[in-house]
Amino acid sequence: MFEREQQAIEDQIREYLASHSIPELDDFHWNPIPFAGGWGISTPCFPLAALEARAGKKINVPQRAQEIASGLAEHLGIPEGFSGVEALNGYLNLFYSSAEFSRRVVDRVLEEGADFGRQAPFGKQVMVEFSNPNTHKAFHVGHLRSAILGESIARILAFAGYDVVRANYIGDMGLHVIKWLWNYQRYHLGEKPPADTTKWMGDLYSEAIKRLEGDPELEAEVRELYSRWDRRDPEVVALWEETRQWSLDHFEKIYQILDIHFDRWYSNSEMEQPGKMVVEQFIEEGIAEDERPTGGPVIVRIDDKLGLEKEKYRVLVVLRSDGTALYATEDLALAIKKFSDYNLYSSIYIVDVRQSLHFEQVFKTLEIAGYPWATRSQHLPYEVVNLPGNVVMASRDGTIVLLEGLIDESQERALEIVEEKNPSLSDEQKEDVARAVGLGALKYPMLARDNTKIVTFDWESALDFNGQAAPYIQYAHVRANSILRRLEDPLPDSAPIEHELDPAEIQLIDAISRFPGEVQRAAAEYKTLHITNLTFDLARSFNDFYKQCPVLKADPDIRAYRLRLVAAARQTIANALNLLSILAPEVM
RNA sequence: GCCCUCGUAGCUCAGUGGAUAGAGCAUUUGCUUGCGGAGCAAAGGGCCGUGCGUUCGAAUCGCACCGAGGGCGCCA
Repeated sequence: MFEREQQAIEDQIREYLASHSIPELDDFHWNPIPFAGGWGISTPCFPLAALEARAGKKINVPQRAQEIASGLAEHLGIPEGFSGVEALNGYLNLFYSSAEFSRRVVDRVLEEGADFGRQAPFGKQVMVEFSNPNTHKAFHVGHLRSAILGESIARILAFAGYDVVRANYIGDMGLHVIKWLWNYQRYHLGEKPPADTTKWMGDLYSEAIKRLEGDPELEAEVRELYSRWDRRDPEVVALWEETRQWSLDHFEKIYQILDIHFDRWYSNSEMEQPGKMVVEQFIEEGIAEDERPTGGPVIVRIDDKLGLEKEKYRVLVVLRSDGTALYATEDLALAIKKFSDYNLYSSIYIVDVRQSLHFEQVFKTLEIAGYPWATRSQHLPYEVVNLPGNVVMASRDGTIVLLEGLIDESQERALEIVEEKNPSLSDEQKEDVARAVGLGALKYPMLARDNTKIVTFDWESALDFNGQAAPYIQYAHVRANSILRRLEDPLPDSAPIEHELDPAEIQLIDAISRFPGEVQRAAAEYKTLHITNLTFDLARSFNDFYKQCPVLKADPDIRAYRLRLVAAARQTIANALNLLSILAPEVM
């Protein structure tokens, strides 16, 4: 947040280096001062000394680094906005003038409000494809990760200034759907979905799998059904449309509960025909090889096309030998469609890590075919959600935790706790709090670990609202709110800070000041983790401050400043939680 | 066989090549006078998988090995 000061210091350092003919460095690699109570920035002088050593001077690097640091400290004096400078262990440390810096941070937060941390739009459109549920299957906890991760990344990118298009690609056709339809038509025809649609649809799917296991005659029926679909047999299409809608209605309900939104819906059924046309075109252009005359599928030998000796991208099957479409067929068409529908700077696919090779193959094939934007399509892989004992959640095996049941359970549990902690709330308030807390507790663990880490779901920790979890952060927000609620007058105006800041105050301001930078970083790396980490830091700093520093009963000047600080903290926590699509309740 | 991840405290995980590797949970122990104790504070607990290298400096980068998981021609 203090780029201007940093820039001024860098200019002065360069000036000093030049006048002492010390070789110059491109990047000063500023870090926060790692000592408790030391609020400021620090840069190591080792790289400068190492450069000299490499140029042939016979020197001891750490010793020379300390010399340079001392020289710099002397040259800089105490720059504008800083309270002190020191050369220590080869580092140059610059301490912020706390009173001035903290006032600036608080003023800026209160001025910008809900926009604190937001970057101005810069005209780059990016599509984020996420969730991608399959119809005719259950919606379980595993699906929550893509949904919530995608929602949060979309919010972060938008906040960081991108023009975001949120896309959902529905898996509404494929072998799994045909198998489901076959089972329904043969054994359940006429049945309507019960109240818990998703469980019933999932059950019918695993039932289909069980019936088909090792029975070639039944498999033949499924293939027959698939070719009827391929001919668009009206009876099959009608059945598909009706049953598909059952799933879609249910998805809509879940997205509404989770506060997840989409701008554009695609489905793989609508990509079948365009996909087949793309494949035809690739065959004509010699990119794909048609092995159907000899009973094989249509393939793209990617490694061969690239002239690679070692196998890397291998072979992509783009059309089945019977001419029906695969996911790859449809993904080729979809990638093309996205860039023709929109003027995209990039196209991001938030899909689990098991499909990494698939996406590399699809994008590489499009690159070979000469689409200039192919390198701007990007797969963002995330690891799966497993059950304890590393048990994979699979619809076909029925080893799943249904999302709806989990949501109900977490809200019931949250409600019990609200009843206990805050019985004076109205029933309606309690319900609202339970919803905010229950959902937050479910979402947080999906966002707070790195994308490459497997999430292990277990009921106990999902319903544990203590410690490093959303309710802790929500509680900090509630406490801030409870102070400000008691304030009858408007918030005091900004004024110079006369009192010596408490370490707890400085820590809190530091956390607030880091928010805009962390938004940038999260957007650049597609990592919600940076936001959850900072948000937790904020909440912890606030709770510590709350304990250490009285606000309402403090001396008037201090009170005025602290009130503003509390308001700034509340605002930043709310902004951060919003990026995580976690609600910031007023009471709880 | 080839490719991709991961390996940090008892457990779950953070950790931009930089100073003394940090949280939460669990364990033990303190905090009633202050705005909400869903909180705060303290203690114990670490060959950062192993080895070699690069570097002034490695949990972080490179190579090899060990261990776990995932992927690899008509599933999605």
